[in-house]
Amino acid sequence: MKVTDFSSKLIHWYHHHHRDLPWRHTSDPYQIWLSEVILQQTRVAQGLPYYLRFVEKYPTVQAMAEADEQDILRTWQGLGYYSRARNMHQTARQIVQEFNGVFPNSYEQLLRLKGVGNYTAAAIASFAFGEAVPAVDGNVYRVLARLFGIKTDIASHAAKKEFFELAKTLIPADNAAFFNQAMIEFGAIQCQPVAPDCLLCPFQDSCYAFQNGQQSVLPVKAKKAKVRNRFLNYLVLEWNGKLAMNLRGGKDVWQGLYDFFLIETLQLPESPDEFMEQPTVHSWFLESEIQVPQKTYVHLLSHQKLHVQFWRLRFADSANMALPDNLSFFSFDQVEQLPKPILIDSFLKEHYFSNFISPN
DNA sequence: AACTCGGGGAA
DNA sequence: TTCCCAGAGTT
Repeated sequence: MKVTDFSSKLIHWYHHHHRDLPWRHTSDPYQIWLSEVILQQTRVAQGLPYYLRFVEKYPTVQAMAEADEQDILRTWQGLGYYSRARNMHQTARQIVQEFNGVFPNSYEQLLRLKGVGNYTAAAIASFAFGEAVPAVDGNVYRVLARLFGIKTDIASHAAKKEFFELAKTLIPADNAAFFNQAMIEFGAIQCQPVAPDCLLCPFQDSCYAFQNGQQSVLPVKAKKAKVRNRFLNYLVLEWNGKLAMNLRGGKDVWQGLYDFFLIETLQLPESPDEFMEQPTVHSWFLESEIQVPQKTYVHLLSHQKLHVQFWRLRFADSANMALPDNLSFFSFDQVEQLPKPILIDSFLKEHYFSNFISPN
């Protein structure tokens, strides 16, 4: 099939089948960037409400730049991959301060922004500025691998260049935005990972995977490593109607979010005796009213399986509480406003913020 | 090149 | 359970 036939067939398909999504009604690079960052490794259905919330709270890059990182993270709460939010905020400030609030308008310039990689730079460059650079995401990998029978492991470094170069030969210079949108949309709703809709596919005749029955084999993707088990023991310190919250830093998960005082162990602890090596913890257990864990929460991350228990320690109002670094007391109202991992948020809702539902 | 970083939906 | 989602940054 000729290249021009391919792109015109694809764009024809797009005009008939595409979804109506809010970020497709704007040419504002800020809103397009916002949508692309939210959608990184995130399904449209999951990201959509977040996009609407962000556009409403932060309608311009200036508005986002003026916001506190804590508010950005709180609005992002539940989307995961929180470095996306931190990088996004940092980039908003950079655009206001260094670029006078004007978005970079080329692929090369966009690539310099934190949190903007090859895919996102190409998406913004084509959607907002019409630049003919292919936006190659997971959908596009899949479509190209199947259509052209490419067996390179799409997780490999080599695949990135190979698929990008192939897409470059296909993208029409005068219709780049539609081409990119169409490739992504085609992968998302027609050439799906499982059970692609081949019987109604316009590329049936020329698709390598369909002709050879390889839809379930392509694209080739190396298996990911096994997840690591971790055992987290949280001490929930309650005092004077407040909770001690810990601001997470370092290189671990949930950077910039709040949890509780944490003791990580190599296995699920038999008894709290294992925590008593720390003098502070020892004294806490002596001085408080303790509610032992009722259950073990299992929380799955992409590379970790967390086994989590919560120990609730209630102290007398008159107790003299000295907290370690990064730990401070917050009222329940304040706690509700803090950005927190979903795990922590769920625990809080279950034990502290559970609303009484009236029978009426 | 391999690892790390969340949470959720679908089969 | 397993897969993977409009990927990017770090080592």
